[in-house]
Amino acid sequence: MPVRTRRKNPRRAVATETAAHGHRRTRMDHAQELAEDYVELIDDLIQKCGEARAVDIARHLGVTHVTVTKSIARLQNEGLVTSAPYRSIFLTDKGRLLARRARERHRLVLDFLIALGVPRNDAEIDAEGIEHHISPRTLDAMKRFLKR
Amino acid sequence: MPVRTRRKNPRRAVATETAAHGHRRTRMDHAQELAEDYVELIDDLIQKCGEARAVDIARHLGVTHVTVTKSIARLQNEGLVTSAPYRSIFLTDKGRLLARRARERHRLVLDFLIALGVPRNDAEIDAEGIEHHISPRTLDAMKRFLKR
DNA sequence: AACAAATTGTAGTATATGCTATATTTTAGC
DNA sequence: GCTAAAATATAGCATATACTACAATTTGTT
Ligand SMILES: [Mn+2]
Ligand SMILES: [Mn+2]
Ligand SMILES: [Mn+2]
Ligand SMILES: [Mn+2]
Repeated sequence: MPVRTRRKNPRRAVATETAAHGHRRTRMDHAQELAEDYVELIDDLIQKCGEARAVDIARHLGVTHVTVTKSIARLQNEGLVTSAPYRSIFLTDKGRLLARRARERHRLVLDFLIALGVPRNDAEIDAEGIEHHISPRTLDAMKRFLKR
Repeated sequence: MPVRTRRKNPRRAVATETAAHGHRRTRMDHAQELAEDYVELIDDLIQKCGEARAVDIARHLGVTHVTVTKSIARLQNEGLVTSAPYRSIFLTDKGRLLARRARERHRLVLDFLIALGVPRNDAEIDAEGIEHHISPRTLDAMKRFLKR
């Protein structure tokens, strides 16, 4: 067990505001990323299957249908999707827009990782998490790398 | 409003298990990332200030000290830190190990983004989120890029 | 049309992370 | 040593995301 010394000299606040920035941004990214994954997947399902059903979303995300139902309710409140009881899920214009932007960024991140030399399987898994923390500046840098 | 058609032909389950993989991994990463950020910061504070106090952690992360207290309780349950009432926070051996690994990875991701041409400010913010979704394979690829 | 299977809804629960407001304790300055 | 400020603790609350268990509805097949 470590010795517990009492503090003696209150050090002046080390530059914290800048550090807090990054963490705040990450927390905001996380609040947004479920929405991005959902609308991207819903858009995919509609194109591939003709419609997006809760059960398919659940299987794709690896969660139960109950979790999907609750999340969809949140997305509906935010104006990203529409849904009616016992019916499949649709994207609003706003949702479709977010889906397209999310997919583009996702694809670019994936292509970038592969171009960097990451094995496809690992690249796919990592991209699923990384994609939500990419600022426009970093996206630009990845684009430049792909064009090199 | 979109037309709500009833489903006609239940499509066979599109390959879902592989897709679910990435999402499951991302959720696991998120469960781990608060721990990583905390122990890394605590290690920093101990080195720079001699000790890690809840109020400093709070300022660095941009949350209230109450949030820090609760999170520290969780980390203590997981054996990463020790704490006593009205005393500063210490890392266990396990916590120190995680902190060192997290910092190394964090630094590498940051260096990589900068080398890629991302402005330092954006790189610092993005790295804070990205670092937690980097598999060993991707880390290797980044190392190779830095050595190129 | 009736039945079984699939799908969706609902109730109740759990955990993690965040907050404000207030009480307590420690620290620092006099 | 007192006292005020700083730090920490505690109570109460809110939200997001996840689950199991069970009820209701829809769909596909006989
Ligand atoms: Mn994703
Ligand atoms: Mn870090
Ligand atoms: Mn981080
Ligand atoms: Mn993340």
